[in-house]
Amino acid sequence: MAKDKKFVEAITSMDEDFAQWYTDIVRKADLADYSSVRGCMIIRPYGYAIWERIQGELDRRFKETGHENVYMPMFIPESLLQKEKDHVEGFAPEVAWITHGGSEQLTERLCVRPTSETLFCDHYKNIVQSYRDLPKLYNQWCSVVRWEKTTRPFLRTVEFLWQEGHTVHATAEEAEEETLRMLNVYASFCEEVLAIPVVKGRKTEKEKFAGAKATYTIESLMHDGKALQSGTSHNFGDGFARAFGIQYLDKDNQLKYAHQTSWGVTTRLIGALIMVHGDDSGLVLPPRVAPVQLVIIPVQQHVEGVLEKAYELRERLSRVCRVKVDDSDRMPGWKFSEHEMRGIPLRLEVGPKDIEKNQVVLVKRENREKLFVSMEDLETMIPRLMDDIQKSLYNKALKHMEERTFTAKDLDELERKINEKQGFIKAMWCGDEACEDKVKERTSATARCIPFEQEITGDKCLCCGKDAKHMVIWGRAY
RNA sequence: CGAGGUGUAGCGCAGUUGGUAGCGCGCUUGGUUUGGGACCAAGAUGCCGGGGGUUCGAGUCCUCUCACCUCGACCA
Repeated sequence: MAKDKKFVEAITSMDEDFAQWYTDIVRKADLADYSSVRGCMIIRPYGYAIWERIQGELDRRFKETGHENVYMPMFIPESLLQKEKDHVEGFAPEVAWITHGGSEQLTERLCVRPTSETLFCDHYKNIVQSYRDLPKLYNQWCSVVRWEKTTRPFLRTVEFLWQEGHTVHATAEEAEEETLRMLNVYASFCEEVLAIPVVKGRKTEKEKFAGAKATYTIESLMHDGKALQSGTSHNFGDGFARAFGIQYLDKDNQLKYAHQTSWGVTTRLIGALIMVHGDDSGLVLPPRVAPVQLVIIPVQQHVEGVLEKAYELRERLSRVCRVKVDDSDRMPGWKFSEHEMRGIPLRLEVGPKDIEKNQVVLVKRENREKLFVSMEDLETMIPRLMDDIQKSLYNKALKHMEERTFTAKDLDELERKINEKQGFIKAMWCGDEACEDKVKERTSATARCIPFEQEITGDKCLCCGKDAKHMVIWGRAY
């Protein structure tokens, strides 16, 4: 990480205390603040701007793959929530209940949605009659509530923002295709926009979503070697359709159950951005997700012509990037630190000396590399630099993930390696949940996923020694 | 839900044996400054988390309570 001398002591070093480092960034980069509601945070303008970037990029990809946005109620009648047995069992412990409307007790309790499968199903039941009605490809942007006991800004809060896609299809094949298509949308979004490499795979039975036939996941690795589930896509088969009676008349005049999927990502992705790219000076944002890509810092801004030049550059460069001028009356050094904490990819310094030489100073956030660039070259230079930074951040993260991916042939080795250095551990598994439990008990690592790209590292289960069925990535997770 | 910790100015903290509240940062005003968190001067800011007690007197002692943080068990 940044060996450069630390200019400001506002953020705890990540080697000293990773959790504190994380919290410091959340607050110093103005992403979020604590609220007066337990476990709920206030997403501040800068944090919300990042979410809007994420929303914009994802929403475009959803539309490109044929999805439409809708909005469902925030409340679910208790009877509706209970229709699918596994689903309600999975969520019951963490739902918030509304018992009163005004001063009157409700005849039926309402739950504040922890997820909206049941609402979508209830609606699909009404609008799906014929194979001609299928598929239905809906998505909604909303917040959901899960009464979590332990919370952390962005990573786990009682209320959080997300999108949930819910689709209905005629056949099992189409549903499976959709499930994987959306997982791939998430994966390419994470890699291309957030510059976060991911491992794609399937969740084990134990880890899959309550009520799903199969859950697919993208897992990413944080700087401290802990895993973060960054997005999931579920294939429900016809389980919900049977519970809710979603049937359609097919071409062959047979009444058939529909097949469904759901998929979601949350504001947790902002936590991932912090923990994958951040350093001891603060947040580091990949240009494609940064609300501000270039900040112009006038130096000696009281000198005639300096501010004017800064505004002129803003005008010119706003055509090639998202740009801001910091013309507050802070010291330049203060501004440097401030915008580094906020992770702005590129800084442009312009002062009397530069104007005289018809140049500016560009400084890359990721490594503080300094470039002296002629005024004329900025329009061509800046977009190129953005691309370079984007790639460089991805490559750094990928290298880190590779360096922190180990293999283990048995439980002892897994335990030893994970205690030595946290990361992804590849190990063979027989498929038995008892072995999965034992791994967790011994090492507190869980099965992150069964990667699509299976790399056979042995033929025996790491735990029981019986014949192995899958290679699993294990890790301690957020 | 278990274990630990913290609540005093916007933030971080100090506050002795119980005697009526202080420091740093930030904030305001004026001036000098400006290429890595400038300096000087003058200011403003407190239901000491909340309730109840002990006491002539409580930030301080007792008691109850609430909130938040961190780490574990459960989860995106």
